[in-house]
Amino acid sequence: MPRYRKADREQRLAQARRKLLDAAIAEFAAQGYAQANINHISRAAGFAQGTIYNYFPSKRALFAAVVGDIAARQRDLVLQAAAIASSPAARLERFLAAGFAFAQGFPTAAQLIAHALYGADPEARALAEHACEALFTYVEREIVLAGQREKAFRPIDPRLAAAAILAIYLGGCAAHSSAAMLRLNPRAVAALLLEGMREQ
Amino acid sequence: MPRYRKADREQRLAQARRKLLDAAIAEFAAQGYAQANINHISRAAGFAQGTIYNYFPSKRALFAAVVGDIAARQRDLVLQAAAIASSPAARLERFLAAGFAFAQGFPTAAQLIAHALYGADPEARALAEHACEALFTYVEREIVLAGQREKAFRPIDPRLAAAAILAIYLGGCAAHSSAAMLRLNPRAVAALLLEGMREQ
Amino acid sequence: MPRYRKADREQRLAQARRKLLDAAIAEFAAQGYAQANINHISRAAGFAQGTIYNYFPSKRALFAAVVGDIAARQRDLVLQAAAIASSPAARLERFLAAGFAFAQGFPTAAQLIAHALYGADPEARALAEHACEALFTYVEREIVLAGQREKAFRPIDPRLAAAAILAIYLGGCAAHSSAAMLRLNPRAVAALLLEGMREQ
Amino acid sequence: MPRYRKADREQRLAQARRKLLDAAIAEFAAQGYAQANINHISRAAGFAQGTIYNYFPSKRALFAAVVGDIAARQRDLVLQAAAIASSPAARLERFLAAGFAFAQGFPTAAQLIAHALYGADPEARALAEHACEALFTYVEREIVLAGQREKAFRPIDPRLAAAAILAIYLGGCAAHSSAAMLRLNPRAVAALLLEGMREQ
DNA sequence: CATGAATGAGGATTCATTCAT
DNA sequence: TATGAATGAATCCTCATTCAT
Repeated sequence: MPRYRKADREQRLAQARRKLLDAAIAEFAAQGYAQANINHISRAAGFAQGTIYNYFPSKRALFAAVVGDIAARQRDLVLQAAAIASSPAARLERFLAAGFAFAQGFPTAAQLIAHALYGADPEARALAEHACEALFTYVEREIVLAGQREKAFRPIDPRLAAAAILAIYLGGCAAHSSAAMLRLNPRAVAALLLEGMREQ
Repeated sequence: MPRYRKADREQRLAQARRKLLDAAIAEFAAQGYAQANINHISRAAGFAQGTIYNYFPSKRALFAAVVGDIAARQRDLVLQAAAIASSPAARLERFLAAGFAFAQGFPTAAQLIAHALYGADPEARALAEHACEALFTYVEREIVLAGQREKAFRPIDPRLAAAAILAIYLGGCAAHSSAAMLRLNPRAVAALLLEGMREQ
Repeated sequence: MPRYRKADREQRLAQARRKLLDAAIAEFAAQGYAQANINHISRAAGFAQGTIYNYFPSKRALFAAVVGDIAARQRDLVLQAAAIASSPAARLERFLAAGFAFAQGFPTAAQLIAHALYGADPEARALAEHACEALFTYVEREIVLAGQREKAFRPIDPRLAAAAILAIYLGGCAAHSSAAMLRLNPRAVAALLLEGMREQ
Repeated sequence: MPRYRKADREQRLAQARRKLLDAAIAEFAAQGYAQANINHISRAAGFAQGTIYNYFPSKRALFAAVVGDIAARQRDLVLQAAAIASSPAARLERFLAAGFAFAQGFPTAAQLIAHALYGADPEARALAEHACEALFTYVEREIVLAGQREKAFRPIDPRLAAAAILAIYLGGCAAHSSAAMLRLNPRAVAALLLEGMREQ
């Protein structure tokens, strides 16, 4: 059997897995974990009912894969976007802009992260928090502490500042993925965080 | 039947309703809407399986009542706490402090609000958002706009500022109700929002 | 509420449980544990699909209850029948006669014991063996050892003799519950065990 | 295609069939018919999932082949062992010894025969009974009737004696294949059947 | 013949809801 | 009003079997 055949097969499998993941993202975002229907997911991906079990051993495992997949995509996107900027203040703005853009571009994905982060499922929360830790660490080190090192920022508690930034980031993501909520302008939010509300 | 009997009866009913609501808060917070078990709730409140249906016509309606109840309690608590302060800046700090204290004092209630706000259930979301609107309006008018009117705050877009404050507020509430997350010091958060991170 | 109402209710529940057990005996005997269908059992007992779960928490538990029920009935019947006889030899005959009669009167029950005893399910086997232990002990003490004490029987290893008697008993039960196999005459079997095959 | 190629091929096929049968014996003995997994069997035999269907048309047919295979092996072994002895009494002892040894040497095989004989599957039972018939006939003719012809045994009903002997044989086999049950000494069992329990 | 992905019927279990008492 | 047994739709998961490669 020639080698390209094997590569073909692996590609088809990867495509099937991708289709299932995408269908699962949509279903989990729309219904939540508990209400999501595995059979619907499998059929929405273009397969028969049981086929999804050839790719994921259980609903839980599928959900974990989905959350991990999304979290990784978001993290990569956001961190890459932020890394381009040279100053901590610019990184903050780009960080927020990339996050809000992700939430607007993949509203279902953003909803899912919010579900996982604030839902009742401890495993889902752990997965989502793990994903957010990378963002938290980045904000703390490459934005807050970096700014303080350059004497551009005041010596505020960096963990607190990072937590506040992340809270706005996540709140903004949730807002952007929901039709009803206010869209936040990343530039204005960054300005607020940098300069504060108080008249000087 | 004499009138005082009727009052008695109404009081008993109100007490029963309260017990059911409290049991429901605990169950919904611990399990999420979909995994929560109505029969467990009824029994946890000290009644038999079906009794809850004498007070709430369906699981949905019970959840709505629970969310509405909690949201109202939180709103009243927070707004009362904030109203005491005389300056907008002080109100901001008290607002955050009362919210974080609520989340710490009633972690299940705070969790439930997060579930409702970020969960998959549109009805629950609507209820929670409605409750948050009151907070949003208060922040916008009595904190941001009031500060701007006094020339204490800069003329930032008040809706954006209110949204950012609320995002930090909600993020902080979620964090305070979860064991794993960072607790935010309301005074420090208020300072950050007022003064910003930038060295002046 | 008057007391007899409660007794009524308990009786109805016991009747329902009995109907479910009987339906389960029939189904398990006919299909084996793994092939038996819980929903069929519930409906065969005159209830809806899920009703059986108000009485037994799982298929396993139902099976255990069924095996325990049958084993106890068989044990009581057989031991009572044997106890009437005054001599060890007579007890042996009555023991076998009662066992074979039980197998003929309740062929499904006898089949079920055989399934449990020789099937692949370790839990079922443990239950059935536990039930057989009472029979084994009885045969060993009240038949073999009693006969040896009276100098009526030879000093054979009593455990071996009891095991052999039980093997014939169980083999006979299985044979009696199956249409295809030879029916054993308990008197003749007892004579064989007492006198042996050898010409003296 | 030259002839020796064909022989090669047939040998390979026979080997594959053998491997599949062996894996099936282990799985069926361990799990029972209904719980056994055909795909596991195929993989345990060193093949891919579907390959087993090139050798056996269905799970049923595989099970039938397995039962037939084992029953034939046991029958041949036992009958050969018994045939060496010259007297009926010696044949009885050798018959039991060979059976118990088979059960100890191939506990999975012995378990499987018990499953088949006492399980819910009529087809399996028929196969197993067919195999036992050969044993039954042998015991009846070459042990019981032969002993009676030689005037060594009493004129007991030969079918009853054979059935009793077979019951002890099968009970002993099941006991030997199960860790929990009493091991029977074939010499002592033979003595019991020949001399009886009664003091003379 | 071998492979293993795909199929989809089947079955244990849960639980919101009803209703007779 | 309170009770709790009964209901049955819904859903996760298994696995014998097929078939394109």
